[in-house]
Order: sequence, then C-alpha cells, then structure tokens
Amino acid sequence: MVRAKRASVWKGIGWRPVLEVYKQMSDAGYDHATVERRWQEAWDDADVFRTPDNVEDPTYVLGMYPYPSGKLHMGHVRNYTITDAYARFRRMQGDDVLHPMGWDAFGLPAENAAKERDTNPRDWTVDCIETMTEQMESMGFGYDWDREITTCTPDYYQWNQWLFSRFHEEGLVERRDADVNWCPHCETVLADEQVEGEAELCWRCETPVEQRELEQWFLQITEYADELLEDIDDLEGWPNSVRQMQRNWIGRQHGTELEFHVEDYGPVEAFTTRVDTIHGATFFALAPDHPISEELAEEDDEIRRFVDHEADPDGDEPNGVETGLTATNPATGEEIPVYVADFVLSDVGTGALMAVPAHDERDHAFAEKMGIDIRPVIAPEPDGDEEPTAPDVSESAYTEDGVLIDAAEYSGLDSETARERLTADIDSAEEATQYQLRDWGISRQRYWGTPIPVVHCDDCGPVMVPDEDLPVELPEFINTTGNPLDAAEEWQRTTCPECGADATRETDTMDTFVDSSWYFLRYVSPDLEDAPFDRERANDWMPVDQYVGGIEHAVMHLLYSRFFTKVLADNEGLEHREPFTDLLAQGMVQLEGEKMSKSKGNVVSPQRIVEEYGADTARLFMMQAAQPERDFDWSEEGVQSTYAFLERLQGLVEEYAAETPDGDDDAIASYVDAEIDATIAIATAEYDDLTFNKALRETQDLVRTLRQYADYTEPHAETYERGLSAVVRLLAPVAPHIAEELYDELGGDGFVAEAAWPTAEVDRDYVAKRRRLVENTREDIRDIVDVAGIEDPLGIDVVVAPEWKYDALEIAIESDADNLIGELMQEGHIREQGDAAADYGQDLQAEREALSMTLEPDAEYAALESAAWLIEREFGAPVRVVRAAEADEDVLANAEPGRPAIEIDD
RNA sequence: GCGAGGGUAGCCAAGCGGUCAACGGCGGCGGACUCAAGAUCCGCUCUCGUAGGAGUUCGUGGGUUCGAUCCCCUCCCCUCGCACCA
Repeated sequence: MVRAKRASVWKGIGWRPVLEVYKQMSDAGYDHATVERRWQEAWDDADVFRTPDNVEDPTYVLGMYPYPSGKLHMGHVRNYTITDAYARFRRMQGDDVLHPMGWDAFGLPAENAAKERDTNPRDWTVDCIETMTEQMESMGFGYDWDREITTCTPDYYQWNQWLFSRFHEEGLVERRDADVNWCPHCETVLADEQVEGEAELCWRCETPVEQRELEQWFLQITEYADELLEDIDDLEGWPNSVRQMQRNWIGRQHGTELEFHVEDYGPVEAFTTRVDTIHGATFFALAPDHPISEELAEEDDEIRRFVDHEADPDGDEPNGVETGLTATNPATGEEIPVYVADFVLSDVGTGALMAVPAHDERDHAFAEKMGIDIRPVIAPEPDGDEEPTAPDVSESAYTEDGVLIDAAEYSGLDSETARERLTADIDSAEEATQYQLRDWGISRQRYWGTPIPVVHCDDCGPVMVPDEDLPVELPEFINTTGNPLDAAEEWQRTTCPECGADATRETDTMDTFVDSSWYFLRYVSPDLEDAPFDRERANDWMPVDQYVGGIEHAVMHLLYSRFFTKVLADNEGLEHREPFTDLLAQGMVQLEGEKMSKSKGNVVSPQRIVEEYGADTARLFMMQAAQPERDFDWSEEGVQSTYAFLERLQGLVEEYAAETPDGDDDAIASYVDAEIDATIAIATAEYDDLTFNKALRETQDLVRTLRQYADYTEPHAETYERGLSAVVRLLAPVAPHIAEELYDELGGDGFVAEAAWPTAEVDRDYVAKRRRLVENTREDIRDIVDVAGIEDPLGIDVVVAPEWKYDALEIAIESDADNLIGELMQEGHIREQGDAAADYGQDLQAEREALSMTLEPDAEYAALESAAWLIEREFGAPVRVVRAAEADEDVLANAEPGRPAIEIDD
C-alpha cells in the first residue's frame, strides 16, 4: 500500500508520452500478414537460405521430414520452428548452414484418400505437398527448397531399388516364408516395430494385428545387431531415453546353449542365461508350437487340447500339461519331467527351456501350480567365512547371483565362474548370444510404395532387376480391394533378366521406412543422376549435426537409419558410421494436458493462429513456453501475451526511429549497457543449448529494462539503440519477420537473417553477482520501508562497506585458522578498526563456512550507482550511493561486502 | 516386473550444495492512466514482524554435510518404452 501511493511521485517523469504511443499501437495492431509476406518474398528473392554445393562443411540442421497428410499440425510447427530457429542462429553466428526439407510421400493414407475421393495417390499427394509447402512458407521456415526431395518420385525411389540391389549383393536381403504381422485394415504386413503395445495394434490405424504366413523380403539388420548396440554408447548427443529404447529393442543377451536329451526325441536345444542353476533344474518345458509339442499333440488328446485351446501365452497364469516324457539333465544325468507350457515362447531363445523353480519367478509359479520340486542350488554370498546357507524358496524364487550349493563338484563356486565352467564342461554346451532384434521385413502388399525390383521366373526363381533397367516405375493406380499391383496384370508381365523367359514382377512394395533410412543423404546432392548421393560431398557434410523429431521414431526410423548408414559405410565408401550427431526428441503440444487429436476434437489449427496473430507470435509462443523436449500446453492467453509483447517491442523501436533521444551517457546508461551484455552472453549460451525458452526469457527481460529506461529518463541514444538492436537480433531466429522489420527500422544493412549475432564479453558469474547485489539491495529497501511503515521517503542512502571489510572477508574465506579474529587482527589496517573489526570478525566467524567472494568494492559501488535509478524510480526519492569514507561510523556498522548499509530519511 | 524421465508456492515453470522464501509467466489483489472499460505501466501475492528480523516450505521418510530444493538411500505418485525374454 505504501508503495502504491508512491507511484504518483514519479508519474510524468517520463521522457516522452510512451503511453500514448502504445495506445495508438494497440488500436492499430500490427499488420503481421503484410509484414510476414513481405519478408518471405524478400528472403526468397535473395536466396537467403540456399546452401551452395561448394561450401565445405555446413552445419547440418534437420527436422524429420513430414508425411504429406494435407495440413501442418502444431507438432510440425513446433518441430520445424526448433530447427529453423537453430539454423538461423547458426547462420547468424557465421556458419554455413544446410537446412533442407522434403516429403515422406509414399504410404497407405494416400491410397485410402485416393479411394475415398476417387482420385489417385499421386495427385492427392502432390496436392497435399503443395498446400503444406505454402503453409511452411507462411510460417517463415527458411529452407533451401532447391534441395527438396519427394520420395514418391522415380528420381528418388529408383535409389531405394538400387540400394536394395546393393544390399542383395552384400547378402543382406533374404526372401523367406515367415509368420508375419498382418493388419487386416491396411491389408498389409507390418514390421515388429510397427506393432504397438500389449494389444498388438497397428501403429497407423490401431487395428489389432493378426498373424499370417507369407513369403516376405527381409533386410538382415540382425547382421549389424552388435554394432548397432555397441555404438549406442557413443551417441552422447542423443537423449538417454532413446538410447535405452534402442538397447532394449536389440535386446542382446549372453548365455549358454545346451542340449537336453528328450526320451524318444533325442537332443533338444535350450538357451539359458543361468546355466549356473542347472543342478536345480527340476523340469523341462517346451513351447506349445515347438515341433515336439506339435508331434505329441498328434497322438495325445490331452496335449492336443492344451495346445489348441488352453494355452494362453498372453495370460498371467502359467499353464501347462505333462507329456509323460523325461529329459536328461546334461550336468547331472538326472531324468526330469517334460512339460508343454504356454509361458515358453517359440520366438524367444530356442522355444525350449530348462526350468529352475528355485531361481526363476516364472518357473517357480509353474512348479507350485504343478507340484514340481523346488530345489535351491544358489545361496546368497555369505559374510566372511561362514558356510553358505540355502535361501528360502518356498514363497518365491531367489533370482540373484550367489554361491553354488548342492551342485556336486561345482558347489562353492560363484555364479559367474560356475557359468563359465559348466559351459566348458558340458559336451553340448556352448556360449551363445540371443537377440530380441529380428530381421526387418520390408514387404508391403500395397500400391503406394517403392516396387521391389525383382522378377519372378518359373525357372530361375526370383531375379533382381538389373541396375540399367531401374527404376521399376509404378503403373497407373487401379482402384480395387487388396493390392492394386496384383490387379496390374500388364505391368506384371515381363521377361526374366537371366533367361529371357516370360516372367512376372514382384508386386510387393517396400516399407516406407526404407525411404527415410537414407533421405538425409539425398539432400546433399538431390539431383545426382548416377548415384543416390555424392560420396565426397556426403563425407564432408555428414553427419547431420542436429536432428529434431518426435519420440515416436525412437526405435523404427532411427534404428533403420543407423543400419543403412553402417551398410553404406561398409560398401559404398561413406566415411561415417552414424547419421545423427545430436538428436532432440521434441515434446508434444497439448491442450489442457491432453494430446491434440482429431478424434478428440481438441486440435488448434496453426493456420488460424497464423491468420490471427501471425507466424512470429506462434513461433515465439511455442519456443518460450517450455524446453523443446518437454510437453507443454497450448494457451490462448499465452499466445495473446506473446502477441502483445511483439506489439510493444515494435512500438518501442518505432518511437526510437521517429525521434532519436538525446540523453547522457550516465550511470543509468552504464547499467543498461551492462544488462545488454549480460543478456547477449546468456541468450547466446542458451541458444547453443537449444533452450530457447531461457534465451527468450532473458531477451524479454532486456526489453523490459529498455522500456523502463526510456520511461524513466531520456536515454543515451547509442546505448539504447545498441539494446534495441541486440533484442532484434536475439529474437530474429524465433520471430524472424518482425525482426527483419525492426532491423530495417533501426537502419540495419541487408537482412537480419544474415546479420552478425551480437557479441558480448562478460562473465556469467559476474553478472549473477551484480544482479544479485542490486536485487537484494532493492528488496532490503522494500523490507525496511514496509516494516517501518515509511509512507513517503525523502531520501535514500546506500552505503558501500569500507575496504577493510572486503579484506577481512577475503582472509576469512582463505583462512583455515581456528581463531579467525586473531588472524584478522594481525592485519594492521583491520586491527585499527577496533571494536568494529572485532564485531565484523565475529560475524564472519559465525558464518565461516558459508562465505563467498562478492564483487570488489569499486565494482560494487559502480553497480549500485548505475542501478540507483531503479530505486529512485520505485520509491520516488533521491538515492545517493555513498562510499564508506564519506559515511558516518554508525551507519557503516551495517554495511558488509555484498550488502550495503541503507539509510532512509523520512 | 525391468529401464528412462519426472514430482518446486493457485496453475505453468526456472533453479540442481551456501549469494534461495526460491528467476520468469499466467491467474488473483492494490495502484497509475481513463468519463468508464480494455490495453499499457508500477507494485503485492507462505506466516508473523514499526529499519533489512524470525518461523515454516521445494512428493515421503531417512542419511551425508558446518549447511540440501540441489548429493545418497527407502517409499509413494505421474509419463514414456519394453515385458511370461529363458
């Protein structure tokens, strides 16, 4: 309340009628549509974002290219604002920058849309691309459109086919019958990675996936499993979550493969990671679809019934049926019963396992249910030289490593050693590695994709189409159920490249993830006619320095791209084994905590926002709302306040341009000047880190400081302009159009997009100390005024501590003497302060461990002097910053380094 | 269950050993301007305090430390990924 009244004291102090200007501004609004269009055209005319082929090693900034679905959504806008802002930042820092855009243009939605609209996928896709290109331009994204790629053009997809042939030559392509995931809705197969969650839903349409057996083409990514796994450790620029997801997906496990001899059937291979527990194996279990189970089911009704009806691999309960057979434990020679059990999965390990109920939770549950022996053979490591004692396994299994017990000559060994010994000692046992990763099935029974370049000949079988006959182009679209290529009979008819006989074309097309596994290489030389990419230039320009996209591609696209890169490195002379140095997985744009989706009807249209507020507002709001990797809520209020901010900034710049102020280069100017430096230093570091939210916060703070400056006094023109110019450039990566406009207004040469990034030499630590000092001092004054109930201060003295206190503080920090006061008193100039020295010494002693250096006395004086206007402005009273030498003794008692004494006259 | 990331004032969100009762924004409150409203500007927004003080706070409970929002451990909750994985 006290402070409220004070406002009247300094009303009207202002150098000019700022409020009037604001009022006119807000009535007029700012004409974002005109401004934005003007600069988009200007950039385009001047080829600002072109990256010539002859640059040496540009900073490669890339957003995951979009599927052309028709309209940009907020996720796209966020994704591409991040890359655009970063690319623009790097460009202003003087880097050559490669920032291209293209289209992931093959895919089922185009086929569905074509059917619905009675058109064809190509026309539909081209339309979508056109619309989205316009939208991207209206957002002000600065791409090198000369490098645009579109994967559904033969120019692009011929290289998918060419690469397929190269993979084939390297033995990385295989065709085989396989149980595959079949989406009945999409009428095509899906890779394992494209099936989501426990319910096994199609990643595109969320239809439950079925199993089918089909002849399929596979790329043998498993050949690279080890390298793909091990190189994850070096991907330090990637988020941990993504790295971990890829590790899990590859799922490598080291263990032992060994044979159990099953009565009547001979040796059966089992895989285990815990061969050290083999003495506790009390039964053997087969998957329901294991060949032996299937054979048994032929003869045994009980087993038949179990396999066909009861087995439920998805249920929580382990179910099983006894076969009456026994298996021989290769370590002990013991005969143990064989079960068919549904918790054994045929695609894990070998589909058969030795079960050790004492040391495995699942085996334990099954044994309890079936009344099978539970025999502990691993004990926890005992303390000291005590004997190991068997763990209690009646309730649950003991699954840790430990010391072997009741294990014949292996008793007493630790688990690790026992595993090595047993693997060596058991005849049929050998070390083995299992992976969860499967080969990548790329066959899709769809039209709108890259035709697999293969011809089927009755005599020669499947034959690769020779390179000179590539591309195999898609025929005209036929609107039919199932795969349109199956209906394209004429297209199918061809001759065998090997024997010349009549033959038919392969009608499967490639998974569109093939397209995206190398598109980042095509941008390097998009028009090259005799190779997918220019090898030399790719070696110079790759890898992508900063890649940005959604987390949903953590496994699929990002793993396949790594795989392709490694294959190209091994066989095509690419000198990089990883495609993406730094990866940012951007967060979602939500509405009231929920993901935006058409089905929920909570979608905010970027187009509407651009129309109402402009692209700059949309971009700036998004970038300041949260760190790029975090989810955040869209907020209409937030957008409005961002818009208002831009309007105010424009008012500030226009006012300056209309009439140059004529203030002095005084203490206030030096404060503003220091704040400009501080802002530049901090914002630059934050831009480097892609933490735009923090960079923008600093920048907006500076605008506030500048406004307060101009409100308070007539600014020093040079300082003020430097501040405005810094703000404009710091904002340029995120709000590029208005930045161009204001840069122009301030008389900048050329484009701000090509202007030099502002620089400042300041120490962030120094800035923090200075700001802290000023802030603390202001707070202290507020406290005093408040607590003491001072209505109307007449004058405020801020008194810097005497030099000897700084000396004493320094000594206190450095000293480790028990008696600090004694140590201080050894200094003559401190000792002569008498009681004051003793008092301060006691204070220091009390806070001994918490002391830290403040600014030097002169720096502190200067900082306070330059910030005095803030205090005057706030409290409406003249402020004197006083050096210790000019102050009274009794006042000085309260002054400490970093904490000036305060005297308020009321 | 395993793994990754989180839990900070009414909400969003910085901070990640002392300078922290904790930046900033939104919301709310008071004031300036206005005939008024809006916009804009200045403050306030954990509790108590007549000169900068004190108390209680950063999911929970412990611990390390002279000192913890910040480090370690337990537990709870949220989000994401994987999962009868042998």
